[in-house]
Amino acid sequence: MDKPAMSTEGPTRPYFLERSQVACSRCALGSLCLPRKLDPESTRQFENIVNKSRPIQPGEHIYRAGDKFQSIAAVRAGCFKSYVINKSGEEQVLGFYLPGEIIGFDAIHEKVHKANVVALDTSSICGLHFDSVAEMSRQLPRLQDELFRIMSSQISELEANAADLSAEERIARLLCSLAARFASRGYSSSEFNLSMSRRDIASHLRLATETISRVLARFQGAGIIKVNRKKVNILNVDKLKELARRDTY
Amino acid sequence: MDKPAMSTEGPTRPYFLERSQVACSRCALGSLCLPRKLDPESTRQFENIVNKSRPIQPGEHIYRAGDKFQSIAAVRAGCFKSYVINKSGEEQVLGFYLPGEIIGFDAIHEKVHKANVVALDTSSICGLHFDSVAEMSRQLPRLQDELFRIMSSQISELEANAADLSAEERIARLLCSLAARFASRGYSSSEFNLSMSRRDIASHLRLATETISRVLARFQGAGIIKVNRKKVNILNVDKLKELARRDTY
DNA sequence: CGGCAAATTGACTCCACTCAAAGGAGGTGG
DNA sequence: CCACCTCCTTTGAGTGGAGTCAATTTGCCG
Repeated sequence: MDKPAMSTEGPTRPYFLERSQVACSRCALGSLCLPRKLDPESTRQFENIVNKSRPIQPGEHIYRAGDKFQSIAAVRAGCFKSYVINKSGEEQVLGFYLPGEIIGFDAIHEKVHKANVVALDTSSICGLHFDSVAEMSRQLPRLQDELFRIMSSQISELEANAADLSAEERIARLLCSLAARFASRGYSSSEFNLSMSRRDIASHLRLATETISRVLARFQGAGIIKVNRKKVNILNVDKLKELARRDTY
Repeated sequence: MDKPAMSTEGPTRPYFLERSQVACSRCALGSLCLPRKLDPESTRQFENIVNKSRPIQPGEHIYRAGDKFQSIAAVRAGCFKSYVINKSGEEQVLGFYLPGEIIGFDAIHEKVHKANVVALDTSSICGLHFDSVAEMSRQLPRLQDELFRIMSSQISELEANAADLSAEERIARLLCSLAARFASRGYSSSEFNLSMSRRDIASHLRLATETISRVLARFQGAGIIKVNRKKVNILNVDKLKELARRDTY
């Protein structure tokens, strides 16, 4: 596979600011994030349990495997990856997280983080003490629904990724997934930046770094995308979707 | 990969009996199933929303991809597999479910089942109307905890299965997983039956059927297991765990 | 400018897949 | 009760897609 990787170490500064005036109601992610279904009054209530972080630098970790689990995190800006280190010392990337997505649901059951989570860009998060969220969700059915909904979609997504796909299919899928996620966040779905390295992509998709390069080159040769380093242009979405499709019925 | 597979079709009989006297409190799965953390009074309350099924025959489906989602199912006895059909018409097995395990969490978010779920042995289930469970869990914090816990562990498990493993590692892992799950159900962890076919195992592990045969033969040759058709004996657990291990830290 | 990591490209290898065939095991009907 | 059929499993032989190894190019940052 590949050798270990970057990991800005060193003593950690606290991430969270003094209880500042978060305002989910005025957050650009309103329609994507956890409180999206809440009415204004419930949203105000919800804001009381949200901890806004300072900016987090690329390479800075917000969770380490083994850390005690207390909070889930909503990405407010930037991009994160989660990963574990396997017995050969290699990094295995589990997933990427964009603004509005929630990190940490895999840690609830053992009350311990199993994965490391690191910023890939300058980012920020909202920390949510899980017990408080759970408790509040007992009073706010729509919040509870949302929690179940998000966890369910993570399960469903992970199941879909378990499929046995070729390198081209997997890469096409990732590009489609990112395009769709950027689109729903109001960004261009046809031109975007890959915050993650080729190695990260490779590890996430269970491929070799070289294979990512080669397949992206092949896609470019076929006129499906244009790629230059981190910048990706999708020239032929239909073709890309075609390559990524796995109809199930 | 492999050609499609068995699938007892035909008109479906209803699965659930007239509201019968379920008694979670006296169920052998008490300590494994959803209500395991509830006190006696709450358990009684919980029993009111449980629908016990008639026996379900091997090959009989309890969910079909596309079905409207209303209920999750707790396996009471037997064994199930969930699967989808991909664009090549091949079956992709997503998972196996043993008694006490809960099926259907991947369907909450879209309110539609994405996977087919079929009995591999003569089995039975308890149907749980999801909205009722969710509502009740707002009154019973321990039930809500349990729901979050189970979903979280499914996420965590799926993430672990995303790792890039060799055929031997994957098969060793599955055997270890089954052994552990049988053990926690009070069965022997060193001798058990594989309810699923080699093809099912292959599909689940993203391997060819022949590879399953070959690796099992290799494990047997190495004195790690003894396998005869569906019957598996684990002779050297430590070696098997060694093969399966993926330390993460 | 120099040093280094990321990305790309090429040559070769190998693990798991495919194709093919032969044994079981279980079920059905005469 | 046996013949027959079908599906599952096993085993062998050969192939191929992605990995490995290695060298080069590119971009970035001090």
